[in-house]
Amino acid sequence: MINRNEWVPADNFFLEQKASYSVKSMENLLVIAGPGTGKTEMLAQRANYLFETGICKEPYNILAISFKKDSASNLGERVKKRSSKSGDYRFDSMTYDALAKRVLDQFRNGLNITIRPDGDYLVQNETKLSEMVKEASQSYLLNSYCVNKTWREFSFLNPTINNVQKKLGNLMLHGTDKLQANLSYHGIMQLAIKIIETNPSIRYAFQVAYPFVFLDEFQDTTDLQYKFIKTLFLSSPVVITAVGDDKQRIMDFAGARKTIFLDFKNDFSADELHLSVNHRSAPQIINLQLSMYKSLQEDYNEVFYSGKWNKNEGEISLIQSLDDYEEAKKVAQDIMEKIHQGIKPNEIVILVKQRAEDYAPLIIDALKEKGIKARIESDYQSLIKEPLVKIILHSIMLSSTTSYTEDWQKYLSLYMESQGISDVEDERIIYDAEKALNEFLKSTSLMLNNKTTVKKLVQCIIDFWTVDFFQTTFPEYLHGSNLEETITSFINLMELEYQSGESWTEAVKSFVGDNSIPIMTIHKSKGLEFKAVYLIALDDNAFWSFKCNPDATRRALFVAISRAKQYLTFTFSESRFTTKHPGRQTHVLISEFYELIKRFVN
DNA sequence: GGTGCGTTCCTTTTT
DNA sequence: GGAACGCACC
Repeated sequence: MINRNEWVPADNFFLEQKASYSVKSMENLLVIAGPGTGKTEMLAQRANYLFETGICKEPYNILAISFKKDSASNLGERVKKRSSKSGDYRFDSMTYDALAKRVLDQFRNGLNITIRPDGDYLVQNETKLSEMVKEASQSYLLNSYCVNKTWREFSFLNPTINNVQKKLGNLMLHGTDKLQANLSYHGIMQLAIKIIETNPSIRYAFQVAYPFVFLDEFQDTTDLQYKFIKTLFLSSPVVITAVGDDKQRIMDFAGARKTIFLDFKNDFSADELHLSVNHRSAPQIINLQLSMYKSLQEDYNEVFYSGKWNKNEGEISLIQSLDDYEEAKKVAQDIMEKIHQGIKPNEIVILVKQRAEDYAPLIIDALKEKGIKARIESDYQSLIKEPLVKIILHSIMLSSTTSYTEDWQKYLSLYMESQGISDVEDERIIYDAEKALNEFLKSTSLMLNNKTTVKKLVQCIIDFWTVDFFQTTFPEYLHGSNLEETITSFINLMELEYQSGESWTEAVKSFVGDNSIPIMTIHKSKGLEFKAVYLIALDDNAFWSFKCNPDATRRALFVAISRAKQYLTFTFSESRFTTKHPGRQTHVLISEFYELIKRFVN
């Protein structure tokens, strides 16, 4: 155990003074972490500090709550990397919904019998929820919009006001002979809140188990999530570190609570503190960000450049064109030059405000002519995250190598789990499992060398692991046609990669995106960083929301520009081809944005 | 089946 | 702001 005065950041990481203060704070804190200020690192170092100094000693834990599975596992990984004693950390990193579900599943009996759901409820099965709404309203005349709205807005917390809602509530909790109980994510969190509200001992148990809580991307917290946090931890000794940036609050439309920072400071008597070293962007890009502060109503403007940049580094440009065809050509040319300078395709991003599929085709074609791959990233990302796909990709990669890597270890322990032999110490059983797995990989390897089809290969891998294994380990594959759909869309996309690639290893690398330029919406790029950012269509059509919600739209622009490390390119085209009108629509460059960038454009 | 008018959506995650 | 859809009317 280290004395708290002698603790130094893990891996000799440099922490700015205020980051260091946040790491060691014993009070509730709101850490405003602007783009690139290293919030994940700060939280990981804080976890290290609390563990290493014994401030958070056994059996106490740290709870980190994120919105997305991605962020939750990234933070968990970073903490693991920063902790010296591997394995000896008590860091629970999970999403809001995972936490709520855990509360509900573990303490379901703490609910009054009238609102206690069946144990085997489905999680937001939308088709079946729609059937429930129809059943409850005894009408098949509702349109799908009304049906969706009804179950989405149903609340277990507010008293039911009419018979249809009463009936729907009961259907969700208990189902019928034909329909299984079925709760929305919203509903699960409401029931979790009810459990904590009505059972002080459960609330107390959480507070004791987790004396330290981290809240990630705090600016996006919804009313319900905040209520959940308050129910669990308000007026308790638990020390909460909330990290976020109001300038990057771009989820208002999805219900992010606008006053969250103020509310947290008041409710939890939290101090506010700003991280001010931007480790990501070159000075010129940071200067552009700073020039937006006034319009973002940000008073605090102390931002320091990272020492790795010279003062003049960072390039901002505007590509203007007469039509979108010319624009695509110019963008492709510019990207090709960047690639020739040695920038890798996956260090470049093409951003659009909304509807990537409307803007992508011309640019994809123009890049293709130059031999550069680009793709709408979300089509692939949802698939890459599927556990089934991960296992298939691992099977292919491990068949092509013979080294006993960390990946192989993970693959092996998953296999042992699938055989129901996860916690054995008998060396022989482990040896047998290794042998079986190696034989399987050998046979797969033979298939790969014999130029098998993707379909046959996938079938073979699934047969080995068995459908039953996938369905028991990952319950999302149990219902509907999730498993079938995942397999089909994987085969389709993977076939494209295999046809154009030279080897299976290359095809897998391409599939996970190592060789192509991602195209995505600004919202999807939140939290990511790229060496070069191309923001397509700085016009009043793409940014139509500027007229009805200028603040949120300014923040979206801010998120977009703050993804860039070194190169930032905007495009504007006077006309764009639309499917319906063979004539061309003219568009106007948003003048406020143009005024903002023109001082920085070379 | 064309047209004209009104309405809705666009930007998202979660076991 | 405009694409896409449903609906009434011819």
